Amino acid sequence: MAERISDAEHAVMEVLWRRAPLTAIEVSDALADERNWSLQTVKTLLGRLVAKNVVAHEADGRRYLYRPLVEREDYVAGESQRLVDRLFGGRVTPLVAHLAETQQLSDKDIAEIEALLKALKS
Amino acid sequence: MAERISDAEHAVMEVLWRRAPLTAIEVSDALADERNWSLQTVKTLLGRLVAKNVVAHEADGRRYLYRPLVEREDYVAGESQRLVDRLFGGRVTPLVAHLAETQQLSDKDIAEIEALLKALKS
DNA sequence: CTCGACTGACTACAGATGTAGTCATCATCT
DNA sequence: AGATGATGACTACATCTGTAGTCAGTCGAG
Repeated sequence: MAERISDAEHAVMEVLWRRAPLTAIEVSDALADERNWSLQTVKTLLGRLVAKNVVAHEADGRRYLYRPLVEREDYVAGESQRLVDRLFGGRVTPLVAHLAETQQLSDKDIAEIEALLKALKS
Repeated sequence: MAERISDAEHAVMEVLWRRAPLTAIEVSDALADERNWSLQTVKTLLGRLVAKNVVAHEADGRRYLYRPLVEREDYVAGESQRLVDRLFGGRVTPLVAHLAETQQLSDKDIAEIEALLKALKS
């Protein structure tokens, strides 16, 4: 049932995750710098997200307030999983290895991750 | 210039990355279990990949041999970067943190990553 | 009450994507 | 030489995506 969220839709979701509920206008304003969309475009995207059941819209007088129905956490988890599955055979270690090699990790980054791992090793 | 590769196209690329050059038929056969595509479908996807300049086709008698023009490494790097940018503000550390928490990393996994990081810390 | 502003609903449309059929051509078997 | 099979080229078509215009209803100002 977890409908796929397109790129443009994702931008809208990010706004709602940051602050919700919002009206269509508010969402549009929040996107003003990033994307150069007309209000109509934002409304269409909101409509599609509602149709996909990932955003709820409740009437507030004569306009709607939109709020996300899925947690950002869940979305991020899903997308990350997709990547890991598609490109790394479902294994996280190769991904981390890849990132470690490709990206310039500062010593601070490395220390941070090491600390994190240590914490996991209960 | 790096045209975007769709999901279905990616499946074809994986085959070519594993072994190349291949004919359309061979690619189709290699995909037989995973996806249930007709030969025509595979040919269309190959055609699109050629159009996108990520696959080369050279004549071999009266059929074509297809070979990838982009390295898997580069594709993986690009896609990973996209994810990191879209979901983690371009920072790798939060992604690793997320993965570490979400996935069940075995002690062996953790040890592996730790070793990797240690190697990086010149 | 009437008119305009605000807002959602509906419609549009080009390009991408997933999936596949049909046509033309060349090689080969008989 | 004609029939048959293999193979790429071209065409098709529904759906999804990105982007946006137009219509219609309602609330507030005059």
